[in-house]
Amino acid sequence: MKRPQRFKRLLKSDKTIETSESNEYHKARTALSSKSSTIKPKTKVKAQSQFRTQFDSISITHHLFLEESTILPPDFFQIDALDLAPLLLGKYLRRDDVVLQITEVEAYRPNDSACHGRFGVTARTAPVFGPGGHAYVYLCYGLHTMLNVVADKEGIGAAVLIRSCAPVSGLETIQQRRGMASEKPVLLSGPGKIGQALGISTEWSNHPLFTPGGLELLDGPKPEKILIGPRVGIEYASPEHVSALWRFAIADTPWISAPKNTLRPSEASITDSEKPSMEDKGGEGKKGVD
DNA sequence: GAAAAGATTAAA
DNA sequence: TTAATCTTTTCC
Repeated sequence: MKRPQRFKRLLKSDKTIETSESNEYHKARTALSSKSSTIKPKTKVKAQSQFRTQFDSISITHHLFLEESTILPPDFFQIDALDLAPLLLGKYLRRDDVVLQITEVEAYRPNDSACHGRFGVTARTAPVFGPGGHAYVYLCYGLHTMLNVVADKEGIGAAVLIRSCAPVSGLETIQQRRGMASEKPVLLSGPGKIGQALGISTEWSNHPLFTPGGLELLDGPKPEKILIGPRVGIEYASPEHVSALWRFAIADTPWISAPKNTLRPSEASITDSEKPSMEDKGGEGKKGVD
């Protein structure tokens, strides 16, 4: 079969990435082994081949979307964060040679006791109250840069936290920024890891995601099934917001952060939340079941 | 001006 | 289970 020229080029570059990845991987592995011998080379090689298999199986889909390089327009973001959050699943984040596919998100909204906007407009949270489509980046625990996508119209404090992604391209750069040679979900599952992999700092806060250059948000395939559950790490919030099911994830991917046991298929979860008669008053899954 | 807390991560 | 690490926000 004949493929368009652009598609050929992409395949070629993909192959180049994989080849150089193999070399770089060997170098990285050698360097890492000299520093610490905690991980056995045998394990690494196995993991590498697993990733390559997965990468190949999904690359066609990625190429079809990335070939068009469709940057999502500003209008796409001018909606409630609760509606925007699941729409971001499957979309791509791109910076330079690094492309990540969004696999897990959380919605933060107006009148939400867990939202950074709860204290009003401040120097840090000003972007949250701006028009949708910009980044909101903040430092967490003095260590981690967290990437959010600002939602809704100007004046409304709402955003969507990017919690996890799957690698699409630029694996070497991702591994270098993360400081690890892994290609398993530990590489990108967790909000702090996304900021690190994209190499962004708080200076990127308020950066527009709908203009070419810098950090971009591109259209991507809509996931077939999604999971929903309560948000992570917000125990300080009011009970209604702690239990709100505003966390969303792609159902059939390993690229999801912990805890995973609080996520349920969306249909079942919605049904449960609408049935107070069931014993879910205290918030199920709060304590680790696994 | 001081103090507490945090949308977390990696290692023990 | 716990240390790391520093900005933001609040309180006196």
